[in-house]
Amino acid sequence: MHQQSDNDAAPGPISGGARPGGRGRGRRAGETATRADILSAARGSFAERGYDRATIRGIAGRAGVDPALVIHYFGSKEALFVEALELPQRPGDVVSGGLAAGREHLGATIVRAFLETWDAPATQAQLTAMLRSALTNDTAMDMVRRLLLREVFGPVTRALGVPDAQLRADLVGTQLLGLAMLRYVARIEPVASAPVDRLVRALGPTLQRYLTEDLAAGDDG
Amino acid sequence: MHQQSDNDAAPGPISGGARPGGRGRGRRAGETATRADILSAARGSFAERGYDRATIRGIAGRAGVDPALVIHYFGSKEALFVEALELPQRPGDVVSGGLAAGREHLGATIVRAFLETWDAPATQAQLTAMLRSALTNDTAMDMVRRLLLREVFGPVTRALGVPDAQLRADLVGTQLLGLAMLRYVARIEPVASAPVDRLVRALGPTLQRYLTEDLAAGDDG
DNA sequence: TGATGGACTCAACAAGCGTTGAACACACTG
DNA sequence: CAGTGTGTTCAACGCTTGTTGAGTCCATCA
Repeated sequence: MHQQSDNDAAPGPISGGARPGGRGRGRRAGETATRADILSAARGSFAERGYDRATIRGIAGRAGVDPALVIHYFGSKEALFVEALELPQRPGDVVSGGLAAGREHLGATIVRAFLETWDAPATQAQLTAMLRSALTNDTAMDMVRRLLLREVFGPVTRALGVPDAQLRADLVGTQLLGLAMLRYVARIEPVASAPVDRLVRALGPTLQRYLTEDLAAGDDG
Repeated sequence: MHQQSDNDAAPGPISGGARPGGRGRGRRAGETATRADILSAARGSFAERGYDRATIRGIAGRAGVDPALVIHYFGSKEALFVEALELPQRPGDVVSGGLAAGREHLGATIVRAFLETWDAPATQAQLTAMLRSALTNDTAMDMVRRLLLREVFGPVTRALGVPDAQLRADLVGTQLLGLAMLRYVARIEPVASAPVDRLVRALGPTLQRYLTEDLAAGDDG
């Protein structure tokens, strides 16, 4: 259940990284699975219920642990939330990869990368938690903003030479965000279960147009 | 501030519509503005903070009233939420009107109607409240689902003769939902301040394609 | 063995929540 | 005038929340 050994990332309990008293004499900082269990339980709770409705007690119960231990390890609910939602994905991959693959398939490549990233269960839990919490929690909203900026807006505006790159990036953001909401959070059919290929064919040209084609040529109503 | 006289809709305090004891002898059911003030304050609070973070005490304070009075009028927080978010708009207008305007301008017409509905401040508060609460509150999520069904999915699937009408409706839903999230809730620039005409030209062709063109013809990545 | 200190639990705190029931204020009827 | 019912407030209840501090358990090391 615990993803991998986090020997350099996890500072152990609240006291922090470098042990102050030399190599202490007591019990070794036992490589317990508990901390990772709590993180996993937190991701599940935040994804299912959002930040406000997820409780420390609920997370602790899910991990089979006392609520106080959660605070002991992470300091506060907010800090737990931040740590639980740290993304394993390197930034810029989705869109940057798409840009490198050639401009004529840019839209389709972005949609495919986006969907394949989200369809992985571990990532899906983190991003669902982020989205579900974003609308009532400022920290989560900032996370989404930064994620969009890093993953979509930044690479797009950097790569495109056009002057209205920011609006184009925003348009891509609306389409991808709406897709994520319906498919992963609200789980509305048939888009929730549609195969990736079908969505790539449906949404790819949309993003392609937002990024590379003329946006002023639409017909008016 | 109070929109209009609600002589037939407002049943007065909690006892309900028809007075049991004939035309009662006591104080007349004074046409107080308070009830409408509370509703307005509730819409504001729900829109800004979402269902969970909005409190009865906060709404009462905003309306200059005791918290108990809120419960006295509406019975519970949940019931207040439901009543505060009842939409004044007749159902089916947005998409049905677009369908009636001719199929070749369908996409642009829908986007325009959608934006003009939301840009009205009163409606915007209600829909923002609904969206902001939808991800953590089941009632709000049902509202959004029913609204999408009534306003988008239903008319579209009824009007289009194509077999994959449901997926097409979903795709329209993703684009409009994402647009609403970025423009009205997250308020990300430049899409938050873009003029309606510009968005109509940018998004109209997308919806047009989702509704009437061939979706299998997209290029693959 | 005995000391150490980290893993972990227990019981409780203070704050905030939705909600309640009794009460006061007042406009109206008879 | 007395009586009545509505508008409104007050003070409190019961509950849940995040968080705290003291304390227990036990693997490790001198």
